[in-house]
Amino acid sequence: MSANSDLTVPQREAIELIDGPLLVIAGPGSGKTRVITRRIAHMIESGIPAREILAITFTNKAAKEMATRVNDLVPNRFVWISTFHSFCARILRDRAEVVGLQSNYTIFDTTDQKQVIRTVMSEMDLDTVHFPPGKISARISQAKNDLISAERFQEMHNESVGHHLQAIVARVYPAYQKALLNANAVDFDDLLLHVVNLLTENPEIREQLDYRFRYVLVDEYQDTNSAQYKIVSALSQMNRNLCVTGDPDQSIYGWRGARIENIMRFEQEFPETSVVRLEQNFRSTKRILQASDELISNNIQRKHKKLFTENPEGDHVQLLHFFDEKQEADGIAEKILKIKSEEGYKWSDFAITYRVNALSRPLEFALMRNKIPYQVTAGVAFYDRAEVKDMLAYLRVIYNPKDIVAFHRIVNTPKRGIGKVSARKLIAWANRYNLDPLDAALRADEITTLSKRPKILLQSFARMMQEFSLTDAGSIESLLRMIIHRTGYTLGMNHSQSEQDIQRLANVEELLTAAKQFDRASEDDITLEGFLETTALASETDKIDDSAGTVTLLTLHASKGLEFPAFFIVGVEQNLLPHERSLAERDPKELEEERRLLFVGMTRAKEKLFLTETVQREFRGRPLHTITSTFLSEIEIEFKDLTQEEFHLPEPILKKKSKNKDAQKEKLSFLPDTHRLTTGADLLSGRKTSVDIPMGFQRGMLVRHPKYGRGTVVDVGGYSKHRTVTVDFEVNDRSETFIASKSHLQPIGRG
DNA sequence: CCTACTTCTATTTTT
DNA sequence: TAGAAGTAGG
Repeated sequence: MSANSDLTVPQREAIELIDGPLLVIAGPGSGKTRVITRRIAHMIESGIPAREILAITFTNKAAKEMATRVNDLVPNRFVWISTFHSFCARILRDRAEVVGLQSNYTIFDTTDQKQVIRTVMSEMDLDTVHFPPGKISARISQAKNDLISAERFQEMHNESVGHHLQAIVARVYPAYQKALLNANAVDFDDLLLHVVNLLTENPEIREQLDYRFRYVLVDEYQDTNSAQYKIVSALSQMNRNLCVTGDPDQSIYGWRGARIENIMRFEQEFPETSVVRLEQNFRSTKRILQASDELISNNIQRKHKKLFTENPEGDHVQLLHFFDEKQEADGIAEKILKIKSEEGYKWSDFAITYRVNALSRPLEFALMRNKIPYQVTAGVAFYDRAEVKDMLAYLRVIYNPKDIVAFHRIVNTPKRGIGKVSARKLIAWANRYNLDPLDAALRADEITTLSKRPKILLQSFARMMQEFSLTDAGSIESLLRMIIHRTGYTLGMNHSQSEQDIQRLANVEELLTAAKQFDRASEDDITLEGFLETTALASETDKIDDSAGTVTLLTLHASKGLEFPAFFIVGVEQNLLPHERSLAERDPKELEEERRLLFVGMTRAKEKLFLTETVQREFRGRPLHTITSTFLSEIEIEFKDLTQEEFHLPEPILKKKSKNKDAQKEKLSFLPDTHRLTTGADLLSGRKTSVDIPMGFQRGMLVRHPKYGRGTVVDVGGYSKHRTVTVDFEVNDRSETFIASKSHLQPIGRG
């Protein structure tokens, strides 16, 4: 391959220094991903066997992108590129017994976790009202991130008796761990923690893996927590070919246990390390970069870095000053329209970001009113939706019969007359004789505490479950279909008119599609393990779709790693950015993280960057007077007072005061003509294309349905992907409600 | 078992 | 304000 002549000197260094530890401090927009992928390619070309290389990222998206790009450079070599969590999941499968698990363990998500904690707490007679399971599980997770075991935690808090939160946590934590082990399950944190224990307590295993992965790369190293640090370091003892890339100035997950010190201390941990700084920015204009640099210079805890760019000067960074959030939203919408028409920008060139999700609402309404297509990254994650979780719970029980959370979920879903009391009696009995729930259910007639009817019901449930097997079904999809059919799961929903049921049915459909795609992708190696692992570790942020042709709305956190030609940061105000919680803590470190968050945001912008603030903003229902953000005094920014500006709304939609539902719905019908949506199936397959959904339905519109023929739209409800359309058909006065995105309705004119 | 009412709380969320 | 989660009552 030709020399890396298209690269800068430091970039070349970062690619070519393969042996020994290497720290790459990569500023925003410095071509980091490019460097990492080229580096891997270069390693392979220099004769390093691909299987000795391990590359770790934080998100599925990043892993997938890296894998694709490496494959483009050096096709068909197997380099292990994955997230921390799926790497650990894999390692753990092979050595589960070492930590007391079986290899068919299941991964509990946060909902499952809370469920376990709730049960554990009620067994211990602890008050779940005053001590919400969510809070407890957050504390436990925090402890785990810091490598504090249940026993350690107990020792640390054995003085704080009584009913302090810590004392409660100290009691719940060990019981929770025991329950997990009992269910042959792990939570997200355990995935890492078990591997840490595996490596620190078993020198031979550590050596074996250290030897196997002679070259280790870790991306976004500033976001590693203590557990991840331990894992990485354990794999780099004998073979100290560890390359970490990251930027301390972009560490914004401290609240989740990320330890910025990991990257700050890297040079001390590996004294022989080389350090490369990628300081040239290829993304932003000079003015954007300069303002960002000014801001971040106010942080004390950081590694010095001199950002520069050869890009043009560009426009001034602007601070748009509005009266309130409503005017702000309209002003932004108008700005987008103006830039688009005057300077030829595309919808997808724009992003609007904010500190908290709650700020997205007025923005969404303004975009709707102005018929600007947009995508928002919020809402219930696909794999969190009840129907999807139900279906997956069946698979989980089949795969791991000890999965008690999944068992509880399905034992009476759909309703089959097995109430809470019967289930609890069953589990108590099963525990006494050390049986799996289903085996116990099979022998229900031996359970003396149960009366006749529950005995029969439990037995027939257990027998039904025995019928389900992947081998017989042949594929995940047909196994799921079998379950749906045999349990009658969708019976109630099939002919229902209610929006909710239609949505639920659509969710089931979507899961089937996801399963089908998994089956296809796995060819002859379809396993429940694979499917369950993918679904457990899939995340909703993977779905940000840059090819959607829409404006993107997202939190500042979610914007990390992305870039947009025109970028808005909304609500740069004291108590919002910096967030009030960071100020209340009085910890300068917290403030610095907020500053880094703004820095991350600002450096997403390629050409145009706008920050906004208001005079007053509605907060929890009350309009609140705004205070200028301390960060604004730290940067040079052009101030635009728009408080007197009137933004003409395209249509006077809300003339009548809208307390009634109809008016609300009317408001929602001003949606972009088409809206693109990423489905659960896309999410799973990592497919980038998304489905085109006709969204422009309005009351009175004439439509055609392939099955029911011509009809008139009589109602529309919901919005975005939940949008529904009710149609009165001409034949036999039939009326049906559809999910806009799922229906095959075609507009054929105005009524 | 479902629903309607009350009460409480309120970031960010790579997995 | 709005959403969740818990409680009472049918």
